[in-house]
Amino acid sequence: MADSRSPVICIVGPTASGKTDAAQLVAAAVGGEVVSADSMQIYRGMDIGTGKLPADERIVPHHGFDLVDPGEPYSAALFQTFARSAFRDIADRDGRPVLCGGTGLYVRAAIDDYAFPAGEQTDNPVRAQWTAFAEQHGAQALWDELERRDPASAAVVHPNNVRRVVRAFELLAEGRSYAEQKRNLAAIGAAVPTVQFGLAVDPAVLAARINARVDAMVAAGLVEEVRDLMAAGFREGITAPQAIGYKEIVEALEGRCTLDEAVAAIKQATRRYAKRQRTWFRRDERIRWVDANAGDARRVADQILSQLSKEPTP
RNA sequence: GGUCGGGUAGCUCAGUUGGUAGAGCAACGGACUGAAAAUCCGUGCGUCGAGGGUUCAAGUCCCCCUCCGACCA
Repeated sequence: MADSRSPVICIVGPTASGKTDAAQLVAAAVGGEVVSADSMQIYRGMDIGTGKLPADERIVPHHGFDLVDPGEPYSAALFQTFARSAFRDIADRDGRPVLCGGTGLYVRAAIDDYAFPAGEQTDNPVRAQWTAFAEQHGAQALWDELERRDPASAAVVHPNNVRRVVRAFELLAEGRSYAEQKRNLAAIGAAVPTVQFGLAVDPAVLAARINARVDAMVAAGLVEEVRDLMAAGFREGITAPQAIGYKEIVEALEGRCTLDEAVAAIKQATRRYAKRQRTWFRRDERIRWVDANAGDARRVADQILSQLSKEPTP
């Protein structure tokens, strides 16, 4: 059985690469439990569109699903706390954590030494203030203001990237500097011992798989799921309504496009998302890439397991 | 058969009074520490439907052919 010092097995990759199935097969084989690192699967009620593994298909315990309601704010820092304690709990049970996710930031927050100093995180008045400023005076004016107060940070953020300029203001309000944080980024190492695997799928193959998956989601009742969420005030949320597969269906349900157009938009947005994920994970040299083109979860899991068996166990 | 529109980047289209073409979207590449399925940055030689003509010079004018659409027969 795995002892508590065994490294966390980490499985990453773009959407539709087959992480979910492979991860639980690996977990089952090593006596482990899956921890999902996915910024949208944390929301209750968002099941079909986020590709959440249905409860009756789970063969090992899963964590990281349904942590909050769609209206509630969340953050990478909260996920870090959650993931670290999940790792600990699983190890205490003599299990082995299998972190599985496509949200790069959440994965890194979970396993790397990202420091999120204590303080207000989600319901941030500073964020609200500067976001309003940007809306009123424009992105350039916001950036100019940052340049006046923290030129070093302004220098490393593009004026159009309002989101990040605002973040620099937030840090400034806490007496920290975005520039300095960015400078130290490269030096950040692991906080949790891990073995990382990435599922590699050729873009063309992945695109076909994405298309099929989106059609399957619609067939499985995605539209009804969105309708239910809307009735429950889903649109009041900050992050949840931005989820791919949800925002497009909302457009259709509110009559701004047809369902067919919405479905096409979902496929396209998913493809673009997969590309961003590829870019994110590609540069992490710790990741060992596994060929997942065949779409055979068993085989992917076996490849991972065989590599794991070569790992020196402490 | 006739008249009028239109055939320009993968798609939708701009292209002033002729000076060898440019936007949006897509695609591709990249960034990313508290919203990250978010946010942002970078990359545009394409037989300007085919052929001929006028001109120093034609996507842009003329002729002819062809394809698509609308209307008239």
